[in-house]
Amino acid sequence: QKMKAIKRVAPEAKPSTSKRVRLQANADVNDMVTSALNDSAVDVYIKNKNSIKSPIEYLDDITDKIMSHLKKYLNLWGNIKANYVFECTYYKLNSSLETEKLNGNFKTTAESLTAESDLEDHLSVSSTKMIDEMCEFEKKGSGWALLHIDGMLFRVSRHKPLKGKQFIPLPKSIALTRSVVNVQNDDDLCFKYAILSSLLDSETNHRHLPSTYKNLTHPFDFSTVQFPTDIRDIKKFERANACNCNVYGLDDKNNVYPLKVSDFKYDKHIDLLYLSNEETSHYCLISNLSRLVKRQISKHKTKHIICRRCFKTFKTDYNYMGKSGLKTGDDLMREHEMFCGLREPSRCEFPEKMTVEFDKYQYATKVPVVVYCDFETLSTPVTQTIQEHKTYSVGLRTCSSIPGFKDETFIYTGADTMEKFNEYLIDLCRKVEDIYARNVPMHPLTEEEERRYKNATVCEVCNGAFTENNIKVYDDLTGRFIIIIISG
DNA sequence: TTACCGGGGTGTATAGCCAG
DNA sequence: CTGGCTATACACCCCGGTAA
Repeated sequence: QKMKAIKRVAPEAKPSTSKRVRLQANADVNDMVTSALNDSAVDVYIKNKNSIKSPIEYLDDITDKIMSHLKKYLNLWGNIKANYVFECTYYKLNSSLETEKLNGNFKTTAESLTAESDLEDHLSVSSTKMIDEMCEFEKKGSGWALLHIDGMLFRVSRHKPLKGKQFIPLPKSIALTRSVVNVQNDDDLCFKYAILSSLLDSETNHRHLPSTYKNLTHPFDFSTVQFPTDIRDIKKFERANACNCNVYGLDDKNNVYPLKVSDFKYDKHIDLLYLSNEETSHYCLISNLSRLVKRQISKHKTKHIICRRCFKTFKTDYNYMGKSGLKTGDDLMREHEMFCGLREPSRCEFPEKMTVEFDKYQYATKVPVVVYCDFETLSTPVTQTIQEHKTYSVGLRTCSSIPGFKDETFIYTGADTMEKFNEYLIDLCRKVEDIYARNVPMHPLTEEEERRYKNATVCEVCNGAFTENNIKVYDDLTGRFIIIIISG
């Protein structure tokens, strides 16, 4: 059978434009460096100048070089993100003995690094990831063999992690919604103030002044977060305090969008607003998400319940009379959260037929002749990744319920195993063909069989009720009565 | 630290419009 | 007549400023 055609690089195809440019760069010059985005991102291409053949050896060879680049950009930018693309070319011979080529690119996802990061560990993990990816490709890639290693594309970009620090006034339109508590701190503790302000109700005077929180006793454990607080640390805070903590941001039109949304794991819930400007950034408490978000999603003046994950809204006074009875907005939101909060986005589709049942009744009766085979092979390597399996032995067992058919075991070992196996099988087929050619008329039913036939109320195969067409089935090789079934 | 209040939004009650 | 929607009026909420 022909395999489904797979789109491949034609024999004469060249690598993609960007890769070609990289490869044509002067080999004697140092690594090729291109920068983009106002010098906040840099591509470094380290060509395989010495034509090293082994991937592990090559990655080892360039470690020092990458390390020096990493250090350079860490010094320059403080925080960076780095990822790698390991570029190789693969080849294989097609049926007309032409060489086909394929670009193999093995990438890592961008990892953020700081001055404190263990760079050696980062590099060794990244190398392992790429080698793993490569092995995975070679395992699946049916016949592609590594032709050469082209080089390593190494991407560094400046990374400014989101950290909340000092007071920023709310934009006017947001302040007017009276839905955000914005503590006017002059230290780095805004995350702490924002969380603490959730303990105080609107009756409390001056929720916006840090002094209010000076002697406040509270149940929160802040040991897991640092100040200023990185948005990624909030997960740790959630775990330590059994409390969901969502963070929302503002876009340039002061519309609210989710920055970090948790999965509603805990009963307690705190929503924070993250503000930022050129100098600093700041967390505030959202005291009323509905007030804050409503204006951007509906002009309707009634109170809304808003899904914290996707901003889907339901009117509080909504009364929907469905088949299962009256549903309010609260009911609809609870139903919505079951799908939105606990699962990845998904859509449920039910089959038209709501039951699953066995309907291949033709497979429910015994097959007259069965052959079981087992081969033993020797594998000889063709390339590093491809082996040829040469059959040297076969074991074969025939089983049959036909009277007079002798069950056999056939074992053969030798270089011509496949030929012998084929001869045996063809011979067996002829024998079976002769048997199948028989057509023995049905024997008269025995007394017991007659009773069974008359008393039958359901099909003996599918348990279905009989129509007018219930029929007796008999084995035409022996003439024996087997079973009563519904016709068709 | 406490008390008070301005201001401008949200939320609610009610009435009216309109299509089916 | 009903349900869905809008308009209007007004009560209420609550941040944030001021002042004692």
